[in-house]
Amino acid sequence: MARLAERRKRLVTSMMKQGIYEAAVAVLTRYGLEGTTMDRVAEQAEVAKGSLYKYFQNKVELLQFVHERLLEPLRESSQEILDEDLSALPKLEALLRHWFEYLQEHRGLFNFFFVDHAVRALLRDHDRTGRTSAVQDLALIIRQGIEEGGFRRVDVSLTAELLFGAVRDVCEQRIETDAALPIDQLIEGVMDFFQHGVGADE
Amino acid sequence: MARLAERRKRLVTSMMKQGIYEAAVAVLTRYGLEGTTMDRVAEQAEVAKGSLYKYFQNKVELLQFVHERLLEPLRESSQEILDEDLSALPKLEALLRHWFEYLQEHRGLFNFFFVDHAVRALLRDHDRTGRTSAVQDLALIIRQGIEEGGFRRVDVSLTAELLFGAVRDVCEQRIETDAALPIDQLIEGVMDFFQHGVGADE
Amino acid sequence: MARLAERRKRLVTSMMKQGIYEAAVAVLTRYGLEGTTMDRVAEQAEVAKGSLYKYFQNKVELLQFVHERLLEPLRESSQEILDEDLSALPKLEALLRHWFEYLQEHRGLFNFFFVDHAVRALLRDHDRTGRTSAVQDLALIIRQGIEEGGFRRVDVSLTAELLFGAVRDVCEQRIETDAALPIDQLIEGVMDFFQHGVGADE
Amino acid sequence: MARLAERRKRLVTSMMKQGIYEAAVAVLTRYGLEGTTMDRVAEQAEVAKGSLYKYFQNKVELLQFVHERLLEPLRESSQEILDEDLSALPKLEALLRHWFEYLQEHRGLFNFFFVDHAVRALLRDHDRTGRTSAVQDLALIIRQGIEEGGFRRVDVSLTAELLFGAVRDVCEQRIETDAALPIDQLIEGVMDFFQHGVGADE
DNA sequence: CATGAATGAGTTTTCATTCAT
DNA sequence: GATGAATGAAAACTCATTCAT
Repeated sequence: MARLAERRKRLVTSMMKQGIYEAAVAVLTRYGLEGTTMDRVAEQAEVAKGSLYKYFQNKVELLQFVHERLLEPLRESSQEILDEDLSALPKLEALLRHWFEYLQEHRGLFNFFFVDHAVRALLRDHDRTGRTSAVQDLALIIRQGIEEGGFRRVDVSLTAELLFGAVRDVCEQRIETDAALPIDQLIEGVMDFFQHGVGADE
Repeated sequence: MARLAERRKRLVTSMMKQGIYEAAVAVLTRYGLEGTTMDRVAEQAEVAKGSLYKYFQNKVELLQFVHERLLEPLRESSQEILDEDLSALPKLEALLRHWFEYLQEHRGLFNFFFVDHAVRALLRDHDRTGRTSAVQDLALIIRQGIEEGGFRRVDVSLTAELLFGAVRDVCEQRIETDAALPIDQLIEGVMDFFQHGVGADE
Repeated sequence: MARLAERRKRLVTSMMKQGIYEAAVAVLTRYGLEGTTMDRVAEQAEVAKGSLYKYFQNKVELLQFVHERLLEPLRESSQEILDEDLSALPKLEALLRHWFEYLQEHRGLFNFFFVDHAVRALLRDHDRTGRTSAVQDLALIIRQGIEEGGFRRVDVSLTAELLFGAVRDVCEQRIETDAALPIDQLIEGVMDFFQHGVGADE
Repeated sequence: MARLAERRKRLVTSMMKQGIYEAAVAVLTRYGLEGTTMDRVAEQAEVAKGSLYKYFQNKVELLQFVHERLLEPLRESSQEILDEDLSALPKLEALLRHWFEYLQEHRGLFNFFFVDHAVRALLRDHDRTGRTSAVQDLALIIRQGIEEGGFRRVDVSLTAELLFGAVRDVCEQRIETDAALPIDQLIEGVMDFFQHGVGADE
């Protein structure tokens, strides 16, 4: 019986957190980080402000949770791509395409969680931010490419970092300027650069 | 005499602005953008709060000034490098080295003005932000490289953007983690990636 | 049960508003419009400053509320007098008497809401200010008087305006100088002037 | 010699005061009472802010001076009309016409000095405000009318007060609404009301 | 346990007045 | 005497957090 109550309680907690998460995402998307107040989140979640503090100790913790849960699906689907039986190059292309599409969809939030320094400062102590996770994914592919012999023996982590920066930057660019460069073209350009660099080889 | 008074006045104004600039830099470095209040800046500058508003109409204008002044010398010296009579590759290397060194020196502020989305939003209407300026510098070099025949005929602006992102990212990385990778090695890695990409020469 | 909570909540809200209203009235009376700060109102109401903003979006809205609530009863009772089955002259006399007595009671506030230009500017968009409402009441009576044949065919709105001005002025006078002229005598004088003017007719 | 210096000094003082007066009038007209800061007055007067405090102890004193000087010419010309050899009725008409025209010209200031309670509070201790002076002028004419036999034996000061209120009100009305009623028609209406009231001649 | 009213420190900005030069 | 930079109290408004019900 206590079991049952326990289970019910946990279920409620989890549903509440989900509701608050969705509300927070909506508010963040609409008002930006500065405009995201506990009041607005509570109202959007149709929950008393005080209740937010039942589920999250404070605002930072709430944001950390949002951050985590927002990236979870991206991480999972990225993992699936990583696990696919592809050679490095097409795998990378698939990953990039996936990212661009995901960001396209969540453009409102991208800034806060990938780019925004204020958020990063806020979440500093947080384990694996989307960023490090993403860089590691890239590193994995690069390492795979080297092992397969398709890639040169570059410094893996530096290269992953560089690639991530390059990609993030064009994402940013796209979002800030509502730029029109279609995804296909973008990917082609990135892949080309990544593969051959700029040098007019031999 | 009026001349003299005039001159003295301008000198004082400029010194005050400099003092406020330095105070703002200190506060930004220490407390971040969120924590940078006019009160703190005034206190740090050892000036009355009201005086800030004598020299800057409002907070945004003050931040714009800091932004401007911070990047001015970087822009100027970058220009000098661009003007040198070098072929594209060594020119790029010189530019990167210069940037890395400058950022090393001003690490505390770099985040706010290159990375932070809130700041970029704040300064969006500002003419040439550091970013576009930097991207344009890179584009110039790439174009030069193509003309010289050393580079392939890549999409110049996309490539410049990618390169900038890559570089910015490792800077960020360096700053946030106090990473130790020495500048020489970093530059070598970046140049290598930029020139040849990752693909194994076939 | 929800009903009860709802009801209680509304009651509390209404009591808070009333409390804030009274505090605002006290502060306005004591310090004048210029001296009426949200801080003072909060302190007088023995409420946190922030709470004022729970009940009123901003200072203007608070003042509008005070204005409204102050004139509401006057408007209602004026309406009752207008609806009475009296001929124009006694009706006017009754109305004036009512006004004088009401103002006697609320002397401290009268200035801000009838006379003060700054307030009028502040409340300009407000629907029926006390002023236009009053002028319209007078116009109604004058029109009635003309229809009954007791009044000449004067320009109704101009005359209403003139009468209002005349009355307002003596009210002001009474309040500013704590003048002693008893209400009966005042009304007699006003009515006499209004009816016959100054001319030694025929 | 001391004499001469003395005289020169007084002359300068008087010219400075005049300049400040004109600047203050300009600022008041343009920005309203709220927007009239010492900074703006100083700038308009092309005088250092500190200098204002050489000629006027504080802002209130400055405003009192402006008030005084603004009404001086109106008072003087009113006096001339009062002194003319006219019977009461045409004299009153001439006076009203004069007032309307003067106000038309200085409409921007009218509010502050005739209507605005804040100003009146500010200037409360000031001797003869425009208002009392004007009421007294009207009282004089009414008294004259009674003596000439053209007016009934009304309560002089009350009637003067009523008339002033009526007139002031339509002035206000005119200014606030930029109402179009031409002066001639306005005067005719006021004179008619003043002479005969509203009652139908029996 | 949920609620949401209440809190009050903290933010940007203004401006009358002073005082060193 | 003239100047205007410097001052700092005071204003409106916000919002994370608490706690009585």
